[in-house]
Amino acid sequence: MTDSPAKKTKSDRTREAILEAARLLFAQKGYDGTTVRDIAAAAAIDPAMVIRYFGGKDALFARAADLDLRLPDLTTLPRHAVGEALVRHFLTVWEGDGGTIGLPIALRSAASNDLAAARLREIFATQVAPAIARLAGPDAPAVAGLVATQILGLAFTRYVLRLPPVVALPRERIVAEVGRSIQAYIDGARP
Amino acid sequence: MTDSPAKKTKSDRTREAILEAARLLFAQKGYDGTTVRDIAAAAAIDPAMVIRYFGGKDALFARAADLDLRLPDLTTLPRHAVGEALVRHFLTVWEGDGGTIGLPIALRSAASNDLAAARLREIFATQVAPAIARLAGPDAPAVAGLVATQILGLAFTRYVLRLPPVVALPRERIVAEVGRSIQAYIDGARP
DNA sequence: GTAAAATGCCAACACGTGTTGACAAATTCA
DNA sequence: TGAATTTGTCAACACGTGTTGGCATTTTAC
Repeated sequence: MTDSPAKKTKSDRTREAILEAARLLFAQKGYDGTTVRDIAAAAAIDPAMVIRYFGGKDALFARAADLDLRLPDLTTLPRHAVGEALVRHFLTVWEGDGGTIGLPIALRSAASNDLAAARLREIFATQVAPAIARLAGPDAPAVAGLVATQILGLAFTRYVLRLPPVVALPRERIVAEVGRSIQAYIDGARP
Repeated sequence: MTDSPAKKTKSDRTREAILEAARLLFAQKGYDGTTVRDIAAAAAIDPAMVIRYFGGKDALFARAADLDLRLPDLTTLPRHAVGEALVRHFLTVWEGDGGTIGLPIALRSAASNDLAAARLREIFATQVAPAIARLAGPDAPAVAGLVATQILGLAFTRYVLRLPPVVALPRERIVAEVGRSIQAYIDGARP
């Protein structure tokens, strides 16, 4: 049913509409702040359809927040450029409207919803930690944690809290300065 | 009524009990996740009392989240030690159970509640930004923003998201590594 | 001791939530 | 065309929310 990209039945179209509306609203208002009725209204259909197509709000969120950070293979880069590359990558993913807007979704919701928090931890464990592990040696978990500290902090202040001076920061400056911090965390593991 | 510390009328005692329970629950569950009934139960009184004593949930939150970061005067420290001092200060404030548990409250709530977000931005503007401004010159807002990026990210991953490797990080290592990053942000403004 | 004020509990309200079932409209298939 | 299946709408349920007013109980003051 889901793996026939050529045929677009009517139901698939509204299913996509629901998912898209859900992603947008979850990202804007968080899990608890988003109601099924809001999603239905944004998708221009009945609230009942949201439940019928996805089984419930929880299941819909799980589907909407099933995000892929698309982390590049860090070992192919020159070691001294990993920090900046990481920051540049995340800024691109977050700011690209076409791609996945997933991280802000999870970030916003994780603060007050245990399900979302668990999902974010899982994303970190399965995507960020392994990528760092390849170049940080035995101390990788701590390094990955420090990196997460800075990356999530940037995402939070810029996209969730929308702290004015952070929003105003030009992209290249963020890449340079935050990149240097992350580089320091990574280098610290292999002095 | 409020400025007679000697006399502790019965009502003042329960008023304090409500406020204390509210602070704890807001910090644990966020604004939206905390119900008036929960607070009342924790304070061992009736939900109606919460409204009667504080006028409503919003007003109670405003009172509970009225936090003071107690930032030290950064100009009295040797310039190269400001980064570590800042991190050490925040860790002490956050981990000290006796003091204000305010920042995690605001952090958790700010993600999904506009009122809490505005309050956090205000705290940043009135407390963090001026402290940085004294030693960062004309570029102070950007520097303060970068610092906030790292500090709030640390608070978020360690106390809200509870990312295991960050929770496991020993205090002194956080002071050293995160302190170095913050120091770099501050030094970057005055090369 | 008695009147008055405070402190507190109970039941209920109006509302918004996720979710469900019955029924109409549209689409598909023969 | 006619029957069957899908797609959608409507109304309603059961529940949890913040909030309110009325009444019992305790404390205070004379």
